[in-house]
Amino acid sequence: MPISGTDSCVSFDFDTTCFDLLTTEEMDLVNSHSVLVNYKKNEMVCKQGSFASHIMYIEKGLVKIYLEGNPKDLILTITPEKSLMGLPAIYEGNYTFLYSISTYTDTVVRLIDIQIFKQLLKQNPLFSYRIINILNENTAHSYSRFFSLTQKQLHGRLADILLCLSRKIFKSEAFELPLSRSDLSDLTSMSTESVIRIMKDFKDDRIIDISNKSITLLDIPRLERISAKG
Amino acid sequence: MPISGTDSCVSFDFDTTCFDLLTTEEMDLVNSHSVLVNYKKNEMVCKQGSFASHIMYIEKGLVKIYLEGNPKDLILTITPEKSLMGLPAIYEGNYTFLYSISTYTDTVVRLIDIQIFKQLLKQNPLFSYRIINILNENTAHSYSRFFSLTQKQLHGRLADILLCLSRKIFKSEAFELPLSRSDLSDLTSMSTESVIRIMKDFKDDRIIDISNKSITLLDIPRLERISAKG
DNA sequence: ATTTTATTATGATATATATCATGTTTAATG
DNA sequence: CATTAAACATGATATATATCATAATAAAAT
Repeated sequence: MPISGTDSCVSFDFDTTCFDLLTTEEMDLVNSHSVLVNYKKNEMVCKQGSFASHIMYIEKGLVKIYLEGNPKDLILTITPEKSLMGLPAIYEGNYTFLYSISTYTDTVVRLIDIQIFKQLLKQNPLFSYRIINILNENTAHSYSRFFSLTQKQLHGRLADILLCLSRKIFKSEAFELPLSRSDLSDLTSMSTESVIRIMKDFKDDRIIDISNKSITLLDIPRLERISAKG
Repeated sequence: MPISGTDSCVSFDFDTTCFDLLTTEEMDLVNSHSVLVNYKKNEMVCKQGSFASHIMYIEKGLVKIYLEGNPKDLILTITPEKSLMGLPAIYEGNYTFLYSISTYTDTVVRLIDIQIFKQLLKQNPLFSYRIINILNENTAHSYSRFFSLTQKQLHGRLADILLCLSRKIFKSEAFELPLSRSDLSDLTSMSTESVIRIMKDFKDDRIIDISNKSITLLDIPRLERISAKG
């Protein structure tokens, strides 16, 4: 799949520090127009199609951002802390969330009034410019996943996801996976049974090791080849 | 496929008038740092992975924006005139085009120096805000296509594309299609043969009429049902 | 602890869709 | 205008992947 330098990944590198570009007064404005909310594991943070009154910033935790479908959802990204979510709701003429978000672990989210956020964008061009950067990073990520899910077959898609979880979310070759096989299937657009079967294939081939919820990537170059081959 | 209010569409409504937000001096700056280039039919306007020295604005014509794959490309959008392209290249740390663009008809493109464009973003927050709107509209569009291609099967995907071409690009139930069946296959992520077969199915069922390159949508409600059913 | 429920697992079967082969029509080219 | 190439068309076959059925675990709840 020779698409120059794109390996599909569920999350991104970009250090979402945009608030450092605000003045003290602007930061005060954010603080006075935002609330911190604690979500438990498996709670919904926002619902696709509902009114978007706020932008969300994950202070702590892990969530999935997904499109609701019947019978299956499509997970767009797994998002760790220090990330902004709900930015696409900033669109004049559409005040609703494009996607749903729910938590994998206990999560702390800062909800920022969308009107204040818009005001900051309109008055602080450097802040605005940073947000454009973040949006573009998300777009790049989204396109590469789009490509992965539509052009690669099962093994390639699962390899992509495993590599990404390891690199971007858990930053280690071994990690405890809070996602179920069903989540992995929503992430790779395949059936849950296929996820299970391919995980077993990878295990039998000594590419990964699985015991319960622990996953270890044993042969990353091989996973990369599977990803590249499709 | 009950995804609230999303029918996948290849192009967008948003009237890409962002230049009206520039001052006379800023507009002069754009004019003095941009060039008009004429492209013939089937010419490449930009190449995925190459250095992005400019933002593109289609003054006239019709193009496809696509990710290159082997053996098949993935067309992200069909884009008509008065549209900005190449915005995702505005990302610090990545100065390359995310996608390739090529023309379907003779096309006039304004190439705007990306440094100037960035400068305008950094100095004119309303301009910047408008660009954020455009990016978000693109994202919404991209997600709904993402959903269509990963969750629906062939008939639903093709119905989506036909409805969109009619509504957004040609703004008529009857139109001359400059895209080949192979383009439709890159747009729907299916084989060319499948496109041909399903077009025939639709024709046999009196849902559409085809003669050579002319397409007429005869039964739009039925197409919508096919789209919704997946 | 014991029942209930969700998750993981695995084999058998069905099916959507791609691939291959081959022919026909349309468009491009010398 | 003839020739070549490209696009369209259609049937036969292959295959990737989903679906269904049925267990075995593991987790949650009473």
